[in-house]
Amino acid sequence: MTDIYLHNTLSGQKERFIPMDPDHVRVYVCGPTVYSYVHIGNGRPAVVFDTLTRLLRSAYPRVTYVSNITDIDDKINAAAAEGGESIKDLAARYTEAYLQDIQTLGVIPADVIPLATHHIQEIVSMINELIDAEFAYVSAGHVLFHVPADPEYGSLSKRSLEDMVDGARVEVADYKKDPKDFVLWKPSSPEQPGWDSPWGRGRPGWHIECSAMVKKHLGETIDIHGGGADLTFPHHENEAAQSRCANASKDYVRYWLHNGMLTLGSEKMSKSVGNVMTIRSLSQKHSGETLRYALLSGQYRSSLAWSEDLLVQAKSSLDSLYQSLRGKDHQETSSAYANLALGAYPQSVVTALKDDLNTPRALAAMHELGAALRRAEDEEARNQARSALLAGGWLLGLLGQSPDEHFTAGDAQDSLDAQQIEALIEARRQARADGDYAGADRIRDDLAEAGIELEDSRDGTRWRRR
RNA sequence: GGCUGGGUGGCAGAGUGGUGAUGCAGCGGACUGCAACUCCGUUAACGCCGGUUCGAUUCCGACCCCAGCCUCCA
Repeated sequence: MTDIYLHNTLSGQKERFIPMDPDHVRVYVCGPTVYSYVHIGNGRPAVVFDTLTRLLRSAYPRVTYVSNITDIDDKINAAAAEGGESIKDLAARYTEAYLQDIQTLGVIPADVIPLATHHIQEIVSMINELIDAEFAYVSAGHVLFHVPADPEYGSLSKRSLEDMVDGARVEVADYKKDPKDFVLWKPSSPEQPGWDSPWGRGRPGWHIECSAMVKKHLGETIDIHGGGADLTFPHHENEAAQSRCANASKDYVRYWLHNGMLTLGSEKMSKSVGNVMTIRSLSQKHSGETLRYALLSGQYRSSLAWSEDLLVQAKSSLDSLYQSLRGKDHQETSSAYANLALGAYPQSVVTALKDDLNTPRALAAMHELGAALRRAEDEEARNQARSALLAGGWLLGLLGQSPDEHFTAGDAQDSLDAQQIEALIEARRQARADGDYAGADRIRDDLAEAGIELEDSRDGTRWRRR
């Protein structure tokens, strides 16, 4: 028995994770709507659930991880109209960009990355089932889910139907039987994207795509469903209602997991507020690994204050791990430790992750492993400690570069290439040998000016870019 | 207003009924020609007020403050 504990939004508590089928764990995570470049807040669930998947894969023989992309949405339509681009092209372009961006963050692609527009048939048939079972009705070209028909509605987001009426910001439309009813299908005008359906040409509402794609790719009941905390209501509440009512199975999702929001300033990072930082722009200045470290530096359910200082600290912390690994003839990366059994990973890191994915504690464990490596007395102890650190790095999706790559990899903007640097180091060595310390220091200062720091040791001088 | 979650050292961020993580930064020392790297040591915290307790940052209650959701949102 693997004792992984996860906080389940449904119960509001940490629960022991017991998969429905221990031979096959099923995970679904909500991806973004692709109408522009995604921001780092969108990267958080990608990184968090990637880390969870790494843990699950080492604990269970088979894990199917599905993460969708919403490529049909009115915001996409609007963005396309504004840019004079076809909706299809725009969505395809930003889908591709999103996949690149999360790869930058060290995310292993999900097993299945379904697109809403590829599942119209499944969506239509699920809506039909809901109509047949009288949970949904047709009205003025729309199909609506009738919220009061589902006695369990509100169980996920913990709100009563009365609360929602009080909130009173639900869209009231005269074609709705109840103000809380939400759209499963809506009519499209000729210039809007649409598909033929029993209710005329139209397009799906937001929530139904996930219900349909989960069912198609994972089945009627799944183990884990993840996503941002801001999706709990209404998206996941509605999705759960649809699936519960359309499927024969009573259980839709056994464990609902929600990651907290990133904040920028004192406010949630959000496109509608306008305070976003795209992964694309951040990765101009910071490595994807630094961004990932920063994302993992907070426990996933807490909100995390994004700032330049956070990134500076993440970079320094990451450098310290890589510094531990540095050494001649040691260019192994964490990928050498991919997909091992759980017992093969350092237990301090595993224990932290098994406790509701406590990544800050896991990182603390990594630093302890790093310190142990730096202090190791002999070659055997060093090799053992190095392996432990790299293995832990795999679980967290870190240390995927060799130490030398990490410290010396440059780009076209750098004023000096490795060859020039090595030549200057040799000149400095000569100067020091000649007792010309002023000359030697001048070279070191010049290099520092160019962003190159030297580290002397008995084995010679090595260098790193700042 | 309702429903969640939270307030820990300069910063980030774990955790615990009594020995007070971890990282970044700081300080002292070792190493070094001097530095950097590294090592050793070290400063410093638990929103506020009550209660329970031999003892609370950790449990209970009130209060203050913050964030999220209640509309599109990761």
